[in-house]
Amino acid sequence: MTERKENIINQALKLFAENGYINTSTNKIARAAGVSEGLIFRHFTNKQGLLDVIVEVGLKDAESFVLQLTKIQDPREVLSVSLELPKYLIGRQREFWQLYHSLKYQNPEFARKYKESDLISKLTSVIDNAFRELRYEHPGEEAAFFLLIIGGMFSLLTKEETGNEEAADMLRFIKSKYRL
Amino acid sequence: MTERKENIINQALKLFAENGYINTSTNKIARAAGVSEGLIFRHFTNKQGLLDVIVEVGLKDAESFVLQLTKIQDPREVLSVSLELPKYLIGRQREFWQLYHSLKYQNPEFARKYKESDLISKLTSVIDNAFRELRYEHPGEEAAFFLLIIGGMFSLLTKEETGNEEAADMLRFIKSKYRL
DNA sequence: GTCTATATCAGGATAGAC
DNA sequence: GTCTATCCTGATATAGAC
Repeated sequence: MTERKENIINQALKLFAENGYINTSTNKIARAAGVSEGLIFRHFTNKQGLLDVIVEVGLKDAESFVLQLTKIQDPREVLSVSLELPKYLIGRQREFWQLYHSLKYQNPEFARKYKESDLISKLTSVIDNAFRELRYEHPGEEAAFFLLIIGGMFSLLTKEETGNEEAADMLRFIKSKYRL
Repeated sequence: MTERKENIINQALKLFAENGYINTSTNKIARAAGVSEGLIFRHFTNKQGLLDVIVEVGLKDAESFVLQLTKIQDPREVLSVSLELPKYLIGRQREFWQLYHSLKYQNPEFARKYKESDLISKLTSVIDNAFRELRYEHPGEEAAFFLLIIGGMFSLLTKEETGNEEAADMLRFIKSKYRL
């Protein structure tokens, strides 16, 4: 991967996240990356191709996190770490996750295209297992509820501003609720 | 409000929700509404003006729901009805709420413009009060958490497909968790 | 209130040279 | 791999007639 190519990806991600995918012209991207517009098309075929690369790279992070999760033995620890997922991911790539969620809301096809569901179902089963080991009465439902909470944490954190502190408080509160 | 004007609003809402605001041209709207393109601009000045009207109308529904909420005495009932808010609103205007959330994610300014925060803070205080009356130890944090849950229900319901049934199960589960 | 026609403009994409 | 120049399309918005 040449430096210029990488530059295009980084600048595009930044602009897509700030202003939205559609609102960001290839022209703007080229200027931000200090590169000619044509080069974008050489490397990525079209604007969509550029987005595809960005998303694939970004999702790898989440995949590796979930993979780590499967290696944890203690069920309490599994739940506790799961709750940290939004904070962890957004801490590393806030821009990407903002972009990701906005696109997902906009276009239902989107999540399917990048096989997000595989990731979710793996995460769900790990959490389900944890509740099962902890002898919760309705582990399946608990897991679904837990995922809803994780999703909520994501929203909280994505909404910058006061979101960060608010989320930290929330995290503490949830952990105490579950005795983690 | 003339019939044609109303038609423009309805068709625009439908198309905006389906394909996104930016992806929907005034041309498409005009054709869908069986109306000339110029008429849109006569009535709404520009495309943004059309969106403004749609959002203002749509939000009134949520406002009136929250207003009803303030009139309920029994705190358990307050919580229970609050949880129904997503289902109620989306049941009445699924398209609108899909549009609303996608725009909100896309553009942080968006929610501010239409004073969504007023609505949220009113809802929060009602819920906070309920937990206070129920003698919960940390009513403020409980209320914030409860709002996170409500937000999660919204996401669940917005994602059509199997979302509906899943959400019904979730609702039942949450209510039993809170003994409502 | 409504339509038709059209001006204007910007974005995505391509061609060809280096 | 990279740049410059350029084409083409489609979208917003306006003007003027009815």
